Amino acid sequence: MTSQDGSGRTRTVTLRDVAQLAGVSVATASKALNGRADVRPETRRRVEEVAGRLAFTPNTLAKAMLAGQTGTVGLLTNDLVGRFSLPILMGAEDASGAGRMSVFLCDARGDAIRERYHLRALLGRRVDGIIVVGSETDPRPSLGHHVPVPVVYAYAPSDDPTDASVVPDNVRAGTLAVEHLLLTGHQRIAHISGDVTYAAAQDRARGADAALQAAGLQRVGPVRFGSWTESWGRLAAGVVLDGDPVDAILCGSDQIARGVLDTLRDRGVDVPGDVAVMGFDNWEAMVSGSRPSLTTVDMRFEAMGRRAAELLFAAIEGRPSSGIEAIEPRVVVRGSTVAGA
Amino acid sequence: MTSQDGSGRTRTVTLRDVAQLAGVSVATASKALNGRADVRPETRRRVEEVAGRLAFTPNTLAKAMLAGQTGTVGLLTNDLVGRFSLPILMGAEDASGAGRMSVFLCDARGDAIRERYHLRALLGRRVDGIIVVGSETDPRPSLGHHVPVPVVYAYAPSDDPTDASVVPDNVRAGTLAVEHLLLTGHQRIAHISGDVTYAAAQDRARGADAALQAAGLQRVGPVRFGSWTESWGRLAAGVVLDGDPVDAILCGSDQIARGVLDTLRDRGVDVPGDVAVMGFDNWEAMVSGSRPSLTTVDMRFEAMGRRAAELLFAAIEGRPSSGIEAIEPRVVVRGSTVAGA
DNA sequence: AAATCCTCCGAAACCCTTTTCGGAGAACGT
DNA sequence: ACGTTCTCCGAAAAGGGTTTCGGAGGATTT
Repeated sequence: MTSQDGSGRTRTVTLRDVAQLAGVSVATASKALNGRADVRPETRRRVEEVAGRLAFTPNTLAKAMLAGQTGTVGLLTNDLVGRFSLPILMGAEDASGAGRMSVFLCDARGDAIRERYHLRALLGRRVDGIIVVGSETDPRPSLGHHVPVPVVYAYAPSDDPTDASVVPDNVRAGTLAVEHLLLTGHQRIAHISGDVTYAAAQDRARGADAALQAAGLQRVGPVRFGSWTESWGRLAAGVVLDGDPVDAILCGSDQIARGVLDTLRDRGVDVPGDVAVMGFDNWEAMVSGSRPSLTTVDMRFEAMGRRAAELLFAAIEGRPSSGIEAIEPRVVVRGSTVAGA
Repeated sequence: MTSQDGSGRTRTVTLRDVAQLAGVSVATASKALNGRADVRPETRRRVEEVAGRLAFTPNTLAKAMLAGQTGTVGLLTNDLVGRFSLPILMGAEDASGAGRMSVFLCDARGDAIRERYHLRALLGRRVDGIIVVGSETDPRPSLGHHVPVPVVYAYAPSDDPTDASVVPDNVRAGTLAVEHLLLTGHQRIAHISGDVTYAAAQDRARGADAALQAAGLQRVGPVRFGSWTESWGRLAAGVVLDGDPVDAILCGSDQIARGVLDTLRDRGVDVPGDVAVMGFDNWEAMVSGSRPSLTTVDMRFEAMGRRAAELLFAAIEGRPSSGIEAIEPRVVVRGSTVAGA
């Protein structure tokens, strides 16, 4: 990749260096290394040998300028700390890695100014496409249609329906949760959720109620909105236990469920014997450490990231899509709904 | 950024387009937009107007080819799921964002083959430097000195002492933890830790023992190594309580501490009245949800990432460094060591 | 021996921007 | 009226690779 010159400084090895040392022109060297025809086998071997010896690494930038494609995508996230962005990012990186794509990561921290700044930087670097990751499931403002490359929104959908978005299906998740509770023999179900202003909280509750209704049942008590914390779970669980009897508590998140489990334990309520408990998110650190381990609904963030990347690549190749695509969640059964699981 | 041509396809706007429309040469257009002298104010305004109207975004790649600097750095991580990489990444992105740097993110998933592949991709894209983030604090193999750009290792140091590494100071963290426990009036301290094969576990224990010795005290019982899980914390806490009396339990991680708190609660032991508890990592979800909230040692990962980026930028500018630099941790006091805190 | 074909290689253009250098024209001094 | 000094602008090269096209030379055919 580099070689020493007289001054002791290192300089990058270019195709010209390889060609010169192999005694051929740059054109021939290029053809030899790229496996094109019209090169005598013996010449090709010599060029390859020299390239290997100098550790020649072709300058992708130069190639990109010719091709008009850089083989890079931008990942514009708004919540690097959250546990949503990361799996999405992994999925995207995953799908990208397969075909020689590299990922530019930018964190706008929820600031529109910073987002615009990063957008300009990405466009200046001529990314082939952009994935925008939101921090909530509520719709977010579109980047607009003046962006010269395809854009796919993940987690938070764009407010422009002609954009392509990939989101978790929170309604379906609520339905799946209740269906699992019904299947495991629970009928008197209470619901403790998080911040009432979050679309995720509303959607999950809607899906849950729909499933109850379909079974001819009704939720026990109101949906108890609060915050996405353990302490809210502990508090609200006390309220629920003091009300009408229940045999299951559906919780808006794994964190809330942890708190609920704590209170049930304090009160000597057996889980899942007396009351079953479910969460959402399948947050490893939360579900595996609890007593008992927590049944939950996995929103499949990595699958979401992968899907977003797939849609982006398709759009880059001229097959754009639009509208909101929801990822099917899945129930992960553990000990808080099925004894011994 | 793009304009329509007859066929309906969009094409990227180049400086040539701007120049043509403004009725000047590309050279003049470049000078006008970059604020160079030798351009009549009126001409400059005209060029700027056209550039704005066409949403011209200069091609950073072309600029980079001239300058020999791309303004990009590679972030080669091995643990995207872990909670170490992410804050480090944020810190690095933070420090980078200040100066117009962009970050290439690659996840090698701990696989040497994938790491080499990503390294080639980064070098092909002519990054100005690379930060390598490990998943454990144990030393990792150096990328070697044939890499033509500066490299800084974060979290996991390089096994080559001439490389530059930034790591958490686990020994110091152990010392700080014990000093805090001593200061808050605890003298009979047991230690429950994680996987015995981790350098982090060993270092923290060493630092803790050193602080005890300095105070003329001794640890109560052996260091109880196990795994970095809540369940191990619950189990080991029982063992500790059944042994010699203690007034504090130092835990190798916040997760272990959560488990310990559970067992203490089950047994009716008051925290921090009867026994104080401390963890390591300051993992938000763990420390804030527990009862009581958990005093812990923050390893300051974001600061580590920032520092790594600073060292990298210094090296890029010709001021390289070498050796291992440790980040000073800090104690975060909460209710598990000081009542009501 | 001349014409034809095939094989292999090199010159040059291209991508987009920056920078240097020189030139055209105007304003100025004498 | 002529030389000198500015001011402003454009031509050209550079950066590293790919691709097209044409040319040189050898082998084959007539």
